[in-house]
Amino acid sequence: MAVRMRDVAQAAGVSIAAVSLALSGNPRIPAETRDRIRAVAEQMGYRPHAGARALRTEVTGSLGLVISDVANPFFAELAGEIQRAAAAEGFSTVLCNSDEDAGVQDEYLRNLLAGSRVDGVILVPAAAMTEGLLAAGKAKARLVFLDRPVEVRGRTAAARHLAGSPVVRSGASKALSEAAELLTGFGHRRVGIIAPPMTTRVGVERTELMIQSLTARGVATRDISVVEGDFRQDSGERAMEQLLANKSRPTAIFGADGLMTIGAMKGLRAARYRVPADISVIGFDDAPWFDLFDPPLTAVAQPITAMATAAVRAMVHLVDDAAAPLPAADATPACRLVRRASCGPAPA
Amino acid sequence: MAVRMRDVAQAAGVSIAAVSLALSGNPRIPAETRDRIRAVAEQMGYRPHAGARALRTEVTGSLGLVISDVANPFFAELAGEIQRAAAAEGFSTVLCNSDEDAGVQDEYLRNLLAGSRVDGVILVPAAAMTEGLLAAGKAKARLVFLDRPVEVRGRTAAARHLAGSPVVRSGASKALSEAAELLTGFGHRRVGIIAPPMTTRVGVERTELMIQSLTARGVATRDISVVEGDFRQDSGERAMEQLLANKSRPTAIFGADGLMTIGAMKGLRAARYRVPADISVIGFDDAPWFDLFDPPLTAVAQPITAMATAAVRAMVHLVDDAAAPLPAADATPACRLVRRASCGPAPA
DNA sequence: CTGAAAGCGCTTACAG
DNA sequence: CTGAAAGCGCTTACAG
Repeated sequence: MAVRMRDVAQAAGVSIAAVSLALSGNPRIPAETRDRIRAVAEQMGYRPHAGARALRTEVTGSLGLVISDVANPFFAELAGEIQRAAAAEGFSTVLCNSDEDAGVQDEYLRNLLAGSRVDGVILVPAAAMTEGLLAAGKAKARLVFLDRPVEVRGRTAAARHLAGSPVVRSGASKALSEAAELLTGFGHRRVGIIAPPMTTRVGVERTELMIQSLTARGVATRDISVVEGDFRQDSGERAMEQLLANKSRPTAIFGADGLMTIGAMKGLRAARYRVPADISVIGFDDAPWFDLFDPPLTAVAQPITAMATAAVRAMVHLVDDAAAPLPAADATPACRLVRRASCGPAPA
Repeated sequence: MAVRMRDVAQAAGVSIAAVSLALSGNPRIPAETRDRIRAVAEQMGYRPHAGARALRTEVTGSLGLVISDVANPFFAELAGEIQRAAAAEGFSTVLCNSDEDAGVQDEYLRNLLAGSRVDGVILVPAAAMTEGLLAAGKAKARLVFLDRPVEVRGRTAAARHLAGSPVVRSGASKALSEAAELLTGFGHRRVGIIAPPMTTRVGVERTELMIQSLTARGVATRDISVVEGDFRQDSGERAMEQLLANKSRPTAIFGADGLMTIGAMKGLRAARYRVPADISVIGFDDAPWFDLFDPPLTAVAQPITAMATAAVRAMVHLVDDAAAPLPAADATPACRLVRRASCGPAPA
């Protein structure tokens, strides 16, 4: 059906081995012959059979991308940039949605890695640690953790491998300081935080960073209410209802994730609160259409392109230097605060 | 490194062939032995080497998904649903962003198909016809066209193969009639259409359907202005500027694509028009956050889950019945109009 | 009924 | 310097 190496060899009047060597640029083949063979291959639309090559070389030229949900705009943009960066490096991208389910994640990991479908996996972990991750660590699989680190315990070989795997995520501390500054500058003293699951490090870290930034500016710890969501829009709306039902209602909200912040805005609208007159809102994860919200939403933007590039680069590095010791390839490009109209003076 | 069939065979005390047969459920292996072998395989975390299997069976268990840009919310949702549906059928999904570039699309097609990386490609074509598509047609590649049909000319075998490939897209005619009814009911008589590229059939069809729906309700053809965009947000904003500069400015806008409608809203805001007091807007492609826009955006929602399911089902059908004649597996689930607040009475 | 053997399309060590 | 041959991990037709 498709053109195979033997077809090219026949058409060029050389052996199969000569075609292989010519295409890989082996100096054994004289430049003139090499160029002639390459021209024939190109003209015939030849592409090496990916499976055959993988079988022989143990390299697939594919990478797995396991994210929670590509319909989440943050991950959609990230996935797009990763696919582009991977293609630029000659890698195909196998996409998987874990739906924040550790079991689903582990099933994908096993299918991708144990099945030799990919050379490595860029993973947004659905939980701090899972059996599948330990298995991948034991098999010394190439892993790059994206957006969220994992929690490695113990000193087994598997644990050490996971601990040595690169982590790429955004650095939020400066942007969150600015956010806290913005809120306290407007006189807010009671703040609600809609937090990602505390089983994820982003959940813990974003929450703690925001609490620190606020208390450093004189907000009392007891005036900070934290409600945990599950990254989904609905959970943001429910968290908002809960915060509004507090005896001492917050005057400002930090939504520590994109979709949950959208849910929170819906909750505010449903309860007929005005933003920012009654309550100020700062979200996490920016989108081009936040400009069009009522009011335009102030949000912390993650450096998506930089994250994608760093993750792909880290993976390519792992693939190229399979034998070399793992490098400390962590990358943490900084977030920035995008100021719009959803923050204003605290009500009297 | 990873567990191979021979390891399972050794652990279970049987031949490699027995393992293969047991895992595929061949009745030659007694049920008891089969279950024992399967248990050993499961326990060892065995997954067949995808490349080796592909080499032997000519089936990869992967499908390619070539879309224009996964960061576009419509395609992001579609990609997510396709990945999920594919996984449920046992297929991996290889994601590619063509960026609406026919050359990039063709390169991906060739890489995926000629390289035997996938069993078939679900494709949102970047152009009405391309060399790569013809090559894929000539090779009798399994193709499912998504969102946009292609224009097949001639009666060559390649052309016939492409013409016989399933097309899955949404049916907009009823929803666009409702949209036209909504606008004319509000007294609008001058309508601007921000259209996708006329090189794509969606561009031509959505535009023509809307024009027909409007003229059928008494709007004069000369009062309908069409400005062509390129699916990108910026082009929507520029199109909006152009429409506002018209001598006879439209009082209602139909944005025939998601991102372009967002651009149009930005253009209106920049020019300080009020929606819907000065101009009404209907968009295409719905998103959960349109509720939060100022004003909440009325839009035509595509049946994304139904489209994804139909596309994957069509592909699975092509894979299963490789030898059978191509079925007429086209699917056209209907769009629906989601009414919000961006449409109102035409200004006097 | 079972096991050994061939062969899918590549790459590369090896013999000539 | 060149070509034939081995072998990656599977599946399945075939011999015993």
